[in-house]
Amino acid sequence: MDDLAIPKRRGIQSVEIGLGVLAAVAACRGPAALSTVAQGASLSASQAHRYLASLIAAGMVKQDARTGFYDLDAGAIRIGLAGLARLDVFAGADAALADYVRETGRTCLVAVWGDAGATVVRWFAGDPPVVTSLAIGSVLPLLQSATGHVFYAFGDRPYFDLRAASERAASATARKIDVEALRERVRADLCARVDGDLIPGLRVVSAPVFDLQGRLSIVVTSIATSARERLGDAAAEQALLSACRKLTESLGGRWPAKGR
Amino acid sequence: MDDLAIPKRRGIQSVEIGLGVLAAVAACRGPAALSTVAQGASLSASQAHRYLASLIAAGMVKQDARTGFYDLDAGAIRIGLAGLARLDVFAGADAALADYVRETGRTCLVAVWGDAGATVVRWFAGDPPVVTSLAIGSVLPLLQSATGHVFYAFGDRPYFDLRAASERAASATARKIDVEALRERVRADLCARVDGDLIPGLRVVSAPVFDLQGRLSIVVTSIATSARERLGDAAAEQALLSACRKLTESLGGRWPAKGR
DNA sequence: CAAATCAATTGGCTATTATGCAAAGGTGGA
DNA sequence: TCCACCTTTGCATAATAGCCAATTGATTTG
Repeated sequence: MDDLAIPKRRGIQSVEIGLGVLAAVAACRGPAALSTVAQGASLSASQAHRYLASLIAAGMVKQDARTGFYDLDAGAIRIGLAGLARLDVFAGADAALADYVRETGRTCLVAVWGDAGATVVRWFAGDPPVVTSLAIGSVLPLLQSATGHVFYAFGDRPYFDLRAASERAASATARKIDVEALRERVRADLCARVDGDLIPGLRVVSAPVFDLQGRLSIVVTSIATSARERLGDAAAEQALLSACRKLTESLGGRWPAKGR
Repeated sequence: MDDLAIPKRRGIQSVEIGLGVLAAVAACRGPAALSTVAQGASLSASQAHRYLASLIAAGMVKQDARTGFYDLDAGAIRIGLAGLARLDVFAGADAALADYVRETGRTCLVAVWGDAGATVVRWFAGDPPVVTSLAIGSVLPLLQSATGHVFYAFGDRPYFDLRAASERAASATARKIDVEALRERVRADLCARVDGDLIPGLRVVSAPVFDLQGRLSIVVTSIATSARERLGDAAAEQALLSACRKLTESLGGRWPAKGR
């Protein structure tokens, strides 16, 4: 064990290495072999194995009995959700969206941006419950979902252009999209609409919530089924924008002027 | 440092302690003082301080410069979102139910709620294969199948009451069912049983799997033929409940207390 | 069918590191 | 200003993580 740098507060280095291993597991797309994790954490296989044994014991990582591959376990999710719940946005969003659903009868969901993409972290079931394959933890595409469009339009330009490029490389449908026009339109409307593109028969509107630094914080998406809802699409969209605006303002953020 | 002489896989104990500290931080409502965290992790203040220093260095925890209080940082959320994005009920269900079938020899199936009703989406053939008209894509009735009963008992009340009403309108048999008692019984038992109601000669048990918002996610149903199985009905029911509980927990959800 | 190859896991010795105590450094209250 | 409490830091010592090599296990090749 060597120490090269001293300018640090004294800690427990095993913990830092262990969290490095955890991060290496998280950085893999899915279940990963020991050697992959070891390489990702810059450790020998035997070392990584010891660390993984403890991560498993702590419930942060699990190992598939059949393949021997390692992957994140529920403990990691618990910690992450606990962290999310402390963001001010969520305290406000839970209340505001419960109201929105009660008034409009529409199902809505909250997504945040994670390494994997736009990740659904909350789901508020509307009156006629929406039937979809979407659930908490689902990752939505950047260019083929209203939620993704909002992230793209209001997110950090260079980063999201990169992500968009890789999605375009993988999908012929995504290649047909004029991302520049998309960006302009969403920024002008302060919301994104998608009609049955991702999931046939569902009409969807997404709107942004900004934090007090003016950066995109969460994206709220409202889903309409083909059945009649209490409010028409236009009214529901206005209600959604109004809810997101109030949320933004309650966080100390400024709501952008419409039509820019 | 003491070892309790438990034959455990050798790991890095500092990592386990460190994750205990992280869990202690997560367990606090919000920002917490060193002494609070130390107590939560059963450590001395100086020990906890060392561990927290490393958690901070790893970006999992942050310390408010003014108050000195500790709280979860973005790294925790990052890892959690990575875990969330990998949540896949079906992947987990496939593994858990393959085990269940191997142990009990019983055929089982997985159903989700679709527009048409409870829809079979997975089928695991048991040792004496069950001969029935059921197949993937089959839709099960709400009031005349164990699977349907679980959806009714744990699903969204107003919506399923509507569906139940229309089924009662169409079926004389369904009209005879006391849905209120049904709901209570299923919720108390955490499972539903049906003996030969839908398909004569088949004994069936269904149990719910919940997602991390506590909502019904999928329903797993185990089918016993009249032939002897390796396990008796009671044991198989316990095994099914246990499998569903594990599945629920692997999704980050909490299993309801029995007998409510 | 046997041998070989590769990855995952485990055992043992040594130097490094975590531990526990106690004292120093800060902060807020009386 | 002094006191009290909580947090942070030094230091000696014993426990622990690191490294290397051996074992196990699974999969492929001759």
